[in-house]
Amino acid sequence: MAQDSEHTTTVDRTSGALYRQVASDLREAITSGSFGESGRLPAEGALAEQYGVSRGTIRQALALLRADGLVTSRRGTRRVVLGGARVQSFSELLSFTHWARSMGEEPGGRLESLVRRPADAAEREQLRLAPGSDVYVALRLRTLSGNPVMVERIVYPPRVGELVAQLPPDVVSHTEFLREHGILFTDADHTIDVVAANADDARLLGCRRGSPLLRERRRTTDPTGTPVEWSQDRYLPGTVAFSVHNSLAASALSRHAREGD
Amino acid sequence: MAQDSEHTTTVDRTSGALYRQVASDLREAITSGSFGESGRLPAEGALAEQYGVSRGTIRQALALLRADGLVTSRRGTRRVVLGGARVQSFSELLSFTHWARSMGEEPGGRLESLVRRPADAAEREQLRLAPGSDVYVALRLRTLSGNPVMVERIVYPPRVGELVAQLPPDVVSHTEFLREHGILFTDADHTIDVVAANADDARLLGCRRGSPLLRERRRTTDPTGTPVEWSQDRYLPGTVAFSVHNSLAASALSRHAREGD
DNA sequence: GAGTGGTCTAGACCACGAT
DNA sequence: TCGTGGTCTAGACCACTCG
Repeated sequence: MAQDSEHTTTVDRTSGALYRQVASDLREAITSGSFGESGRLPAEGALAEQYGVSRGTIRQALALLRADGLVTSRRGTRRVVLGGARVQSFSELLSFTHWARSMGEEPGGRLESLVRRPADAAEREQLRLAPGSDVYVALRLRTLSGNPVMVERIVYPPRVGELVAQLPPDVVSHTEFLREHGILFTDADHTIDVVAANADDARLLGCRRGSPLLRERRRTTDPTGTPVEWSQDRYLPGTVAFSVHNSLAASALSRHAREGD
Repeated sequence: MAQDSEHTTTVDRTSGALYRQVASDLREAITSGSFGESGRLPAEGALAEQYGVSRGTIRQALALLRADGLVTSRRGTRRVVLGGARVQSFSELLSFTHWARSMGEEPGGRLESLVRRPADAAEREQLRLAPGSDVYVALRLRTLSGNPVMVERIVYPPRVGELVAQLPPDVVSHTEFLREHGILFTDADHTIDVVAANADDARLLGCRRGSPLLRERRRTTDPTGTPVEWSQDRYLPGTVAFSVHNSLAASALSRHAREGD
């Protein structure tokens, strides 16, 4: 946090919205342990004056920190820093490659198969395709520093699949390649449960058939709401866990009885 | 959605914030299939006029729907209804009892043990307790319509544990009981992974030792940021799954390499 | 170029928590 | 009672999408 002699705080004006810059600055101040032992933040009005912005902008910034579980907020009292802060960008969440690199691991992958075939009923529904549409189905083994970690099955609509089929073999990151070609990922729905390894899983991951895997199913859409992929990732136990923060204000996680696949 | 002859929409003024009422009304309009095939919502300005509120209030309402993954939003175009809508309240998420009832199942539980003992290092850190503090540890079997579904181990700080120890045996919902006694749950961090059943798990759930369970670890805090419980729930596979929605705008889910327990 | 959502401001009043 | 965050308003300008 940059302080000048007037006790106002300046933020880098060259990138993005003001409230994001303020949020970023506050995030740093929080994680670097400012705000002392009590962890009480200044009042919104004080922050507004300090940053030279309106209270509304400060509130937008604080809403971001709130969503990340960094601070509390309730009427009547100052905001308080929460422990257990966790930070991860959207792209790290969706892209195995980004995620691995952010941990300092070397991501790898091997495309086992990529086929074009008619979509079945479930695929048509998930990807909102018309009857008779084709899909591309990719099966990939993912590795961290050479060790098998995850098997991913991704179903693409034709528009996206055609790009994936042209994907050069040396490109590691699916996601980035697609983004560069105009396929945008903006929203994702995830479902997490446990499943038994099938023959393919066992062969690729080097585990026994029937042994448990952590499964993440994900449907990703672009800004218009059009599905761009439907994926099913199966992780070896002990390699990965998923974390969620939620609060009374905004809850994104849900628990539900398991239905059919 | 209630319409009068002036084409304005009225909402119930008797409960809660205006923007929540608008959000609730829009949520209903969306799920009941208004907005036609295209799924395009009216412009913010039009909604503001329709509801007789300012655009800011409409934006607050839409932010809620956005967080739930019900609608998209981007500059330049109307908002669009997303498929795959999922709704669950915070209390349903934290309380096994509420969750079960919302599905039409009959929740049950059996307290296996409740002990007070000195906290170990991990417990002190999770609950932010001073050295030498005690904790209460509850072990419970949870059932749906009589069938074992989940084993929960909850560690409480003394203040909360003393209440739990007084909990009448006929009270089904932990969470509600605590809320009525002034213990508020407002923020929660969840971690989801797979673990092998130990001897206790196997005995209570009726599965084999070493068989896989879906584990949810959760730390819940009150509005001041003080931890009020640290729980570890283990579900039989096939009984439950966890869902998360996230978007470029606000992401609460994270994936991380598994660390020590 | 017209329409849209994104951002920002300045001010107001209220509900709640602490003292 | 006083300070706090929660809510709401009215208006402004901008960045982006689309025909």
